[in-house]
Amino acid sequence: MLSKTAEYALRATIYIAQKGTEDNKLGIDEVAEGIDSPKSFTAKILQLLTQNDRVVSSVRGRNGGFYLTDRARKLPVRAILEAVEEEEVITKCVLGLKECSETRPCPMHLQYKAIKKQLKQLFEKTSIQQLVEESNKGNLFINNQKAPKKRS
Amino acid sequence: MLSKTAEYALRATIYIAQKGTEDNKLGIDEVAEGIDSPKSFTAKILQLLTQNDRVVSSVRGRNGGFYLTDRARKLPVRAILEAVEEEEVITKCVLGLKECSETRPCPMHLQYKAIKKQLKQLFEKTSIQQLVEESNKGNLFINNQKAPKKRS
DNA sequence: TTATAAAAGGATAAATTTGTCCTTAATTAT
DNA sequence: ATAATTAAGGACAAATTTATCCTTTTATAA
Repeated sequence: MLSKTAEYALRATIYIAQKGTEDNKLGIDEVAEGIDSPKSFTAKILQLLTQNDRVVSSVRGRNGGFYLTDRARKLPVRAILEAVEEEEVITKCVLGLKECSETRPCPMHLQYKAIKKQLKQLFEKTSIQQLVEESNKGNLFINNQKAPKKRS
Repeated sequence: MLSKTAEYALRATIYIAQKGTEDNKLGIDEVAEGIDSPKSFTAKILQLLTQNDRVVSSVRGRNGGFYLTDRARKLPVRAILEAVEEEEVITKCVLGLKECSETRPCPMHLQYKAIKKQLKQLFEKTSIQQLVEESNKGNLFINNQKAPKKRS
């Protein structure tokens, strides 16, 4: 469905939104641990998300790290996918045809259309903040460990 | 969404189902042309589909080629995905978590659940035959060319 | 003002997916 | 039988994605 890049981008952003604020920034080590992802690769992906503070904000140096502004928290999940250029899922033809469209549909176009629409809505109508809120009230997980990893 | 492998598998199977019968088998050249796919790679993928006549049937030698039996035509689209081991889309977590489940949901689990269910239904309730029928009545396409390619 | 801590960035490597080519095996027309 | 035709299969190559490592830049604490 999504590439590893997109998966890590989503997980990292949600994690940072959950635990990070402007005066409690998260380091890349904590983020990668928190979401069970390869550290350096995640750092690379965060670079995409932090360009022009697009989705994630960051500062270097001591006490630096990653966090989300209030503006960013209101962004739709789609903004994360945009940042990593992974919007294909909600734009492409299921069969991979370049020319597939309403006027030139593939054999699955009609059936798939409805699903694509819902996917689109999921990504556009859901804000990062909403996911964080849900995580806060429910008992939701964003990594593969049963219990939070111990700090060493 | 789907890998190239899965896309070609779907296109090829639908194309063969449309144009091929036991006594009018299609050669790999025609299939690849018909669906705009790389020939050798498509041949490889068809090998997966023809194992034990799983989805596509084939015979070698003169007048050989690919076709679908009546039994195969009744198979759900999912059978094609199974043959190329591409069922992840309808089983995996959107965020790529190994442990994501009803009892241990990720932050998008609830919203995504409904979509996954529909995708699953699309692949399970739609038979290859149905897609062929639709293609026959409507003006549907399975390649990128406006008009069918000329035979040389 | 210097040392330290952090992200940014570049180069490279590993793994996977996608794609090609050539040989082999099977079928059938001649 | 033999030659021609076709899919099957194996080895390899190219491209892309995923991942790592090292250096540079930036910020701040001491």
